[in-house]
Amino acid sequence: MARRPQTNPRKTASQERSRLTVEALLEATARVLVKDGYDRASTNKIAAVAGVSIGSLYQYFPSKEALVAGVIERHTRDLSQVAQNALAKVAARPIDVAARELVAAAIDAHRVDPKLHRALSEQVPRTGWLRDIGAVDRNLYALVRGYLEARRDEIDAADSDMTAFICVTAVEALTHTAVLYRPDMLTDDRAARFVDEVTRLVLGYLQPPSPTGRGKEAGAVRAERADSA
Amino acid sequence: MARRPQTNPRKTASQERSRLTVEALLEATARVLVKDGYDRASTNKIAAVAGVSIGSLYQYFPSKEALVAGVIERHTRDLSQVAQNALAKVAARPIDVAARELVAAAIDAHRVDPKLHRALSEQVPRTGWLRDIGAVDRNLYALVRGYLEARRDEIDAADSDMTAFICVTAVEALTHTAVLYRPDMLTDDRAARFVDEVTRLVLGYLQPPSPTGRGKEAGAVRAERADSA
Amino acid sequence: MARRPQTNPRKTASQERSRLTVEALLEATARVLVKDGYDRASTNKIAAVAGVSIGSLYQYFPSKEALVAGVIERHTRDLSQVAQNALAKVAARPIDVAARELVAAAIDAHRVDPKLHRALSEQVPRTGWLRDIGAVDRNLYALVRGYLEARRDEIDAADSDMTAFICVTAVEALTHTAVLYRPDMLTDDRAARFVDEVTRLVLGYLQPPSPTGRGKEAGAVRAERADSA
Amino acid sequence: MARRPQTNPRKTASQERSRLTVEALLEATARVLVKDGYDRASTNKIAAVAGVSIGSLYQYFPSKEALVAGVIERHTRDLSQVAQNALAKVAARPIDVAARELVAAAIDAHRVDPKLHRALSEQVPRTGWLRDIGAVDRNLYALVRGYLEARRDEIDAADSDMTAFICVTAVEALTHTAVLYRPDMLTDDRAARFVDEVTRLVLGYLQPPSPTGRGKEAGAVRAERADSA
DNA sequence: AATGAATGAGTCTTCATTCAT
DNA sequence: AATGAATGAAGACTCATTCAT
Repeated sequence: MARRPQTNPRKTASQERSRLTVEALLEATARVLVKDGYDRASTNKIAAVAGVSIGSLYQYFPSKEALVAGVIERHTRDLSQVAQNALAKVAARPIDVAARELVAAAIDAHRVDPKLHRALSEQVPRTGWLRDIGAVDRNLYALVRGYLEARRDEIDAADSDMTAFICVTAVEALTHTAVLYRPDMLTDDRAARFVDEVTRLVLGYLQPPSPTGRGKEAGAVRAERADSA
Repeated sequence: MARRPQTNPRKTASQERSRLTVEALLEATARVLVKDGYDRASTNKIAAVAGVSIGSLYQYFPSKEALVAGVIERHTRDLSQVAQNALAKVAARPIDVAARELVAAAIDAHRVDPKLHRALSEQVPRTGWLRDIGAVDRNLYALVRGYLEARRDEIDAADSDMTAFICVTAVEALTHTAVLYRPDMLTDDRAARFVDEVTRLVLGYLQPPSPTGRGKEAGAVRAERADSA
Repeated sequence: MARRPQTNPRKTASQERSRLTVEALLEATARVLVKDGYDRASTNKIAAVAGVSIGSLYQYFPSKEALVAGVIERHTRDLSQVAQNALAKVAARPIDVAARELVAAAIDAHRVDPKLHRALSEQVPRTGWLRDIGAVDRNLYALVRGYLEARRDEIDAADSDMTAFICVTAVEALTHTAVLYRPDMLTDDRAARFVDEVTRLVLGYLQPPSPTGRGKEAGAVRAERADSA
Repeated sequence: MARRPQTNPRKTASQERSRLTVEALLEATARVLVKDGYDRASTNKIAAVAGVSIGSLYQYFPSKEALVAGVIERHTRDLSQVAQNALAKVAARPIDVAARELVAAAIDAHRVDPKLHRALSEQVPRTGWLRDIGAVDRNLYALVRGYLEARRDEIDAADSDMTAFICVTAVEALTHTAVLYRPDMLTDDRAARFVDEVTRLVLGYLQPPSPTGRGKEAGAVRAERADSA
C-alpha cells in the first residue's frame, strides 16, 4: 500500500493541471465580465487575467461564447443549489411556511454573486451558444410543479404547468429585480416586509380565499369578458 | 399671402427631410437589430438599409449607441402608450376590473413589436447610454402607485411603493416571459386562463381575505363587468 | 455645352481614387507575392506596401484570396494578350510558320513577369477562390481548336479537342518549364534551337509524314496493343 | 545463444517501432494533405491521425515541411518506380515500341495515388525544404537522355539534353494534366487514342521524316509490336 | 522515448468613426 | 448638408513548436 508507484500521481498531475487551468479561465472570465462587461471582455484579456496563454485558453474553450457559457453554467449551478436546498428543506412543510422559505431562498440565491449575476443578466446577449439560458428556471418549474401536484387537494392548480410558471416567474423576477435594482427594498428595515409581501402574493394566489364558490369567479368573469373585445 | 418668402417653407422642407431621415434611420436600426442582432448590427449596414450615407447617419446620431437608444426610446414610448391608455381607461373602475384590464393590456403591449422587443431585451447590453432602460416601468410605478394610494381604503398597501413595485414587476415579468418564451401559455384556449390567473395573483395580493366576509368578490365583479365593453 | 457643371468631375475624382487604390493593392500583392511567397504574404503587409490602410484593403477585396485572385486574373490577362496577339497575327499563315511564331510567343508570354509567374505557379494553392486558374488555357484551347478545325484538310485532327489539348498543353509546359527552370535552354545560343525543336514537335504531330497510308498506323498499333494488357 | 543480452533484440524492437511510427506519420500526413489541403494540415492533426503524440512527431520530423518532404519523397519514389520499371522493360526495344510503353507507363504512374498527387502538386508551395521537387524528372531526364544517346544513329538528337527535356517534359505534362484535369481524355473509348496521339507526338519528333523513304514506319511498328505482350 | 499541456507570434478580419470632397 | 472612401485600433483565433513530466 505504501509503495504505490508514482505512475498514477503523474497522470493525475497533468489532469490536475488542466483542471486548474480551466478553473482559472472561468474565474478570470467572471472577473473580466464583471469589470469590463461582455463586449469589452476580450479573450486575450481573459487569458492574461487567468495567467494563461491565449493558446491554452483556446485549448479548453473553442470561443469566447463557450467561455461565457461555462461561467453561466457554473453560476447557474450555484444558484440552483441554493434554491434546490431550500426546496428540499421545506418539501414536507405546509405551503405557507414553504413559500416564505422559498422566497427568502430566492433572495439569497440572487445574492450569491450579485455583480456577476448582474453582468450576466444585463450584458450577455442571448445568441448562439448563449441562447439556452434559463436552464435553472426550467429545472425549478419542474420541481415546483411537482410540489404543487403533490398538494393538489390543498392548492388550486387546475393547470399546474401554468401555476408553476406564474409562481416561479413572479418570484424570480421580484427577487432578481429587487436585488439588482431596488436595494432599497431590501434594507434591514424593509427586507422582512418584502419577503412577507411576496409570500403573500404567492399564497394569495395558491390559496384563494373562500373554500366554497371558487372556480365560478374566474369562469364567470372570463365568460363575460369574452364579448367585450 | 402671396408675399410669404420661401425661407420658411424651405426651412420647413429641410426640417421635414431631417425628420424623415431620422425616422428612416431608427426604422432601419430596428430592422437590422431584429435581423442581425445587436453585435452584428453595424452602423454601415444601418445606413445602407436606411438608404442614407454613413456620413449622414453620424450627422444625426453621434454613435451606434445613440441610434439604439433612439430605437429603445421609441419602442418604449409605444409600449407605454398601450399601458397608459389602458390605465387611463380603467382609472375610475374598481380594482378587480382594472386589474384584469391591465393584465390584458400588458400582454397587448408586449405584442406591439415582439421581434423588436425580443431583440432589444435579449441582445442590447445595458451599458453606457443604454443603461437607462426600464424608464417605462419607472413611469408605470408612479402611475400605479398613485392609483393604489387613491384607493387606500379598498386596498391593503401599507407600503405603497413596495406594493406598486411588486404588482408592476410581477405583471411585467409574467407577460414579458409568456409572450417571448411561453407562447404555449397564450394559445387561444389558454390565453383567457392566463389572464385570469395573473389577475387573480394580483387581486389576491391587493385584496387579502378580510377575516369576515369579503363583500364584493364574485357577484360584484360579474355585475360591474357587464358594462365594460 | 461649355458650361457643364463640375458635378461630374467630382464624382470621377472619387471613382478615380478608388481605382487607384485597387491598382495599388494589386500591384502590392504581386510584389509581396514575389518577395515573400504566398504563405508569408499577409494582408497587413500588402496594405502597408500599397500605402493603404488595412480597412481600405478589405473595402475592395473581401479576403486574401480575392486579392491573389485579382493578381492572377490580371497576370493571366496579360499573358493571354501576348498569345492572342500572336495567334491573330498568324491566323492566315501556313501552319509551319504559325507554329514557330506561336512557340516563340509562348516563350515571350512566360517572360512577361517571370518572377510573378513563378510565384503564382509555385506557391499559390489551388483552393477555394483560386481553384479556377487555367482560364487562359481554356481560352487558348478554344482558339487553337478553331484554328485546327479551319484547316482540317491540311491537318490530321480527327479528334480536334484532343489535338488542341495536346498542342496547347505541351507547348505551355515546355515554355513554362524552360523559362522558369531551364534558363540554360534559352541562352542566346540555344534559344533558336529550342524554338526549332518545339516547333518540330508540334509540326511533326500535326503533319504526319506520309500523305498516303496514314491512319492505318495508329489504328493497327492500337488494335495489337489491346491484347497486351 | 542463451546469453545474448536483450539489448540487441530490444533495440531492434524499438527500431522497428520507430520505423512504424515514421510510417504512420507519413501515411497520416498524406491522408490529411488529401483531406484538408496543405494549409489546413496542422501537425497536431497529423499526429492525432497517426495515433501519435505531437511530441513524438517532432521526435521524428523536425518540422511540418520535413513531414511533407517525406511524403513527397515517398510518393516520388513510387512514381519513379513505375517509370523506371517501364523504361527498364523497353530499354532494348525500338523507339516506337518504347515510346508507346513509356507513355502508357506515365499515365499509370500518375494514377498511383492521384488524390495525393493532386494535393501535392496543387497545394504544396515550392519553398524552403520543398523547393526540390522534380527530382523524379531529373532522374528521368538522365535515363531518357542515356537512352537517346545510345540510339544516336536512329534518332535525331543533336542536342540530346534538349531532346530529352522536351520529351520528358511534354509527356509528363500531358499525362499529368490529362489524369488530373481531363479525365474525359482517358475514358475507355478515348484512352487508347490519347496514348496513340502522345506517342505520335513523341515519335514524330524523334523520327523526323527522312527526305527519301522512311523505312520502318507503318509496317515495322505493327510487326515488332506483335510480341510485346 | 513518449506525452500532451502550454506557448505566443502572427493572421485575418470587422466596424465605429472621421474627413476630404 | 451629403457623401462614401479611408482609417486603424482592436479582436478572435490558429498552429508550429517547446518542454516539463
